Amino acid sequence: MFIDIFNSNLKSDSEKFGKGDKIFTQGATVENVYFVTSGRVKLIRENLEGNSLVIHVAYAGESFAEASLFSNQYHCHGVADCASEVVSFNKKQVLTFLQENPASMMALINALAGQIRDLRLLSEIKSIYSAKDRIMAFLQSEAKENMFYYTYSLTDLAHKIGLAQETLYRKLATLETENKIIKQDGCIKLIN
Amino acid sequence: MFIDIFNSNLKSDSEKFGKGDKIFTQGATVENVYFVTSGRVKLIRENLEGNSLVIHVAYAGESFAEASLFSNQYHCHGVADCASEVVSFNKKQVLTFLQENPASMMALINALAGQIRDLRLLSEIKSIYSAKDRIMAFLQSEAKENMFYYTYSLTDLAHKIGLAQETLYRKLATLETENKIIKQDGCIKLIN
DNA sequence: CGAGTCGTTGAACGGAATCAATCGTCGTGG
DNA sequence: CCACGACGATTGATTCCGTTCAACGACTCG
Repeated sequence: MFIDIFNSNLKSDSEKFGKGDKIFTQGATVENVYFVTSGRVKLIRENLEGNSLVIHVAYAGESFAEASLFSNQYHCHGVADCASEVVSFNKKQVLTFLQENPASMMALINALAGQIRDLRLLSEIKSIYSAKDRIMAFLQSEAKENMFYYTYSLTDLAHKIGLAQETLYRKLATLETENKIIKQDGCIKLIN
Repeated sequence: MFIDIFNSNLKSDSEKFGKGDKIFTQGATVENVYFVTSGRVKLIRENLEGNSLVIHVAYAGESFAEASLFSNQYHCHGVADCASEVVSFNKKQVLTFLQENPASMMALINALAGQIRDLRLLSEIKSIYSAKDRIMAFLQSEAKENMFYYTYSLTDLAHKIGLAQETLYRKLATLETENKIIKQDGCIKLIN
C-alpha cells in the first residue's frame, strides 16, 4: 500500500493464516483492504464454468485488494499460499481518510501510477520468448547498481516472470558459466 | 486517462505523428501527459548498454506517460508505432486541476486501480504457456455476454497476449473447428 | 500503381515445459 | 530426539508445441 495509511491512526488488524486459508471470498461484500507482512497471498478468480485463474500473487510488503476500494464485492478469492500474516484496514475508514487528506490522495495516485509502470514493464518482459533473454531483461530492470536482491524464493521468481522453476535454475546456471551473472546468497550480481 | 480531464477546461493539443516519430525522449523534462486518439504508441526504455526494451504499447483510447505525472523526467521514449494522433495535456495544469478537485482525484484513483486490476490479470494470463489456453483465458476475461469485440487488429491482439501472430491465427482456427468460438467481423463469439 | 500491412497457411527447428529423481534444510509432532 | 513431510534447489531425459522463416492473396493508402 503506501505509507500514509500506516502512519495514520486508522484501526488495523493483524491476522495469521495457514496455507489454503481463505482471507476473503469472491462475491463477498468488501470490508477491508489488506497488506501482506509475511508469506504469500494468491488472488484467484473463479469463472462460471468453475475454472479458476490466478490473477495476482502478493508477496510480503505488498498490498492487495486495493482495487476493491471502489467496488462493493470482491471479484476474486484471497487465499494464503503458505503460512502468512496479513494486516487489514477498513475500507470505509481508508476512503474517508483519503477524502480528508488530499496530500495522501496524491501520494496514493503516485503509488498507483508506479505500480502501473512496473506492471506494464513486467508484462512486456513476459512477452520475451527466450528464457535467457527474459531473465536478463528482468534482472536488468530490477537491479540497482548491477545487484539484484531478492527476498522471495527463486521458485517464486520463476513464477513471477512466467517460467518453470527448472528453466530458471538452468538458465541462471548457463548465465553464470557465460560470465553474465554471479549468483550469491539472496542476490544476483550482473556483470558488465 | 479519465473523463474528468476531458470535461475540464484544461488546454489540450492534438498532434499527428508518422511511424517512428518521437513524441518525447527518455531523460527529457516532463511537460505533458498524453492520450492516443488513433494509432499506436510504443514506450521504449533504453538502458546503458543501448539495448532497448518495449515497456508498453498504448492503443487508441488509452493514455500514456501518466506515470510521469510525478517524475521530472521521462523514463522512456514515446514513439509512434504507426500513423497516430495524440492529445497532450500540460502536466502542471493536470496536477493543479486534480488538487482542486478531490472528486476527480478519487475518480482517477478508481481508474488507476482498475488499470492495475486489468494489468495483473493480463500478466497472469501471459503466464499460461499453452497458446490455446492463453487465448481462451483472455477471451473469457474480456468477453461481455460471450462476445469479444476488438477494435485493434488481431496482430495487435497477438502481441498483447504475448503470442506470435501466426500462432494466434492458427489457434483461433483450431478453436473454431472445435466449436469453442465463432469468428465474426471484428468480434469473436464464445460458445458455451 | 507500388509499398505496406493484415490475414492466412506450410514446414522445420529449437527450446521450454514436463516428468522424474536427488539432496539439504527446516519445522512439526509423536 | 528422531522420523517424517514439505519445500527449495538442482540436474537429466524426453516430448511437444510455439517461434521463425517463408510465401501468398487481399486490401488500403498515398
